[in-house]
Amino acid sequence: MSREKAKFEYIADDQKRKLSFKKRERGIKKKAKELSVLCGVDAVAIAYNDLSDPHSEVWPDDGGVHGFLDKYHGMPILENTLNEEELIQKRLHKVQEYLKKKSNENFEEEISQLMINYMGGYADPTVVSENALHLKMLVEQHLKEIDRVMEESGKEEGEVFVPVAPPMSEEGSLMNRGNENGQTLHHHGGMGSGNWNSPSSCWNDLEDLE
Amino acid sequence: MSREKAKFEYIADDQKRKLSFKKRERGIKKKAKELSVLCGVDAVAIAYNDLSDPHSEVWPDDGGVHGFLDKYHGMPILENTLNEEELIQKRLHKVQEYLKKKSNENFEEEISQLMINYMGGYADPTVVSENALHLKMLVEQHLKEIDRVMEESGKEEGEVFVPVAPPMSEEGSLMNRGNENGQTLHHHGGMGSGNWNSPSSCWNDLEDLE
DNA sequence: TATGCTATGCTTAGCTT
DNA sequence: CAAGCTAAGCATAGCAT
Repeated sequence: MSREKAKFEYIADDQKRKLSFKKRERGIKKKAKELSVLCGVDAVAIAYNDLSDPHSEVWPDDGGVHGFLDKYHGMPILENTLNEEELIQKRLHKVQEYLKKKSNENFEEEISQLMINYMGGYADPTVVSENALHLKMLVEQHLKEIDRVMEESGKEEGEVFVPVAPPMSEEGSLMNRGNENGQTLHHHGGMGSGNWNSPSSCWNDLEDLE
Repeated sequence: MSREKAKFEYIADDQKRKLSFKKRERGIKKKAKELSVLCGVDAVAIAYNDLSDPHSEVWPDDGGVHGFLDKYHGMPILENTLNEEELIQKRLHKVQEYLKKKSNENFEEEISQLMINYMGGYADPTVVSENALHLKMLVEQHLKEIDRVMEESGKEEGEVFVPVAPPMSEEGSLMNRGNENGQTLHHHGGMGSGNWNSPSSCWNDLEDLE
């Protein structure tokens, strides 16, 4: 939208489309949150992308689908279990953030300093520096391993999920189902395949929008 | 948004709120449509308002909720949700196991070896050992910090929610459920009946947005 | 690839008609 | 009330890092 007006059509370029989705995802998320808060409505927005990325459901607030199901579907999902799940997700998310941050931070310096303190006088600066670098790598591998373990366990077999059934009742609703442009979204068979098991990537990232 | 910055809070004035809803409805509708077209995704947005108006579901395109329900409805929600939770727990458990294991393992030796390799000849064994010990502690603190972060975030207050169970298939999704402001949305009874089968009422009003 | 920046165009609150 | 207008504030495509 900056330089030109950009046509209203499918973005063929994979990278651009992905980026656009990401930005717009954030945007619509914010819009949905605003709508619900400002107008006092219950809202849900769901989008299934055909991109390689797993999925990216987002909802402005923590409410999520639970209340939705509860209210409109009459499905008493185990509240506690779900609450627990959310907390876990939040926790996971924080850890991932921490790992990411740490692996790019002052770890090397931290170690260098420690080494200098302990190697004291007779340590060759070059050696200390090299050492610090290697130790940093070691630690990073360590952190990556943690990340890998998380990822891996998350990928294990594939669950499927249920999008929620839209409610009824007298309220209003906003919906959209794209794809009328003939793009063939590959909804593999009936589903089932989805990697909706590791939503960690998109959940709990609303703070910044509020 | 014109004169002032408008607070991000429930609009008490009925008329204003209604007008705002209307405008924003159109806006989010457009956003949803753009998202689906530009990024080639299947999307749904639903909002139930507590306003007097019946309802006002809208979706940019004709697909509407129908296909959505068709595709994703009827799924074993509970089961999947729980599976989801299980997977997350499993992941967390693995990470914790890893952390625990690592902090009691051969980390010290690993580091000692690395140091010996790099400090080579002129390194005083005692110094190397001490250094290794301290570095080990540094790393352990690091790991503990991760653990602490996990614990802490787990305790964080609380919303309660259920994230929903995301659908299936390889697409992404956007969701939002407002109403955390304590507004009481009157969802009459359970629903069940949902008129999601006849979306005709709200479809076909996108021309202007396209 | 992710992040941050910026210019441009889009959205929308408050008014007016 | 609905429709249209305007300007302040936002969202975001294209770049740069």
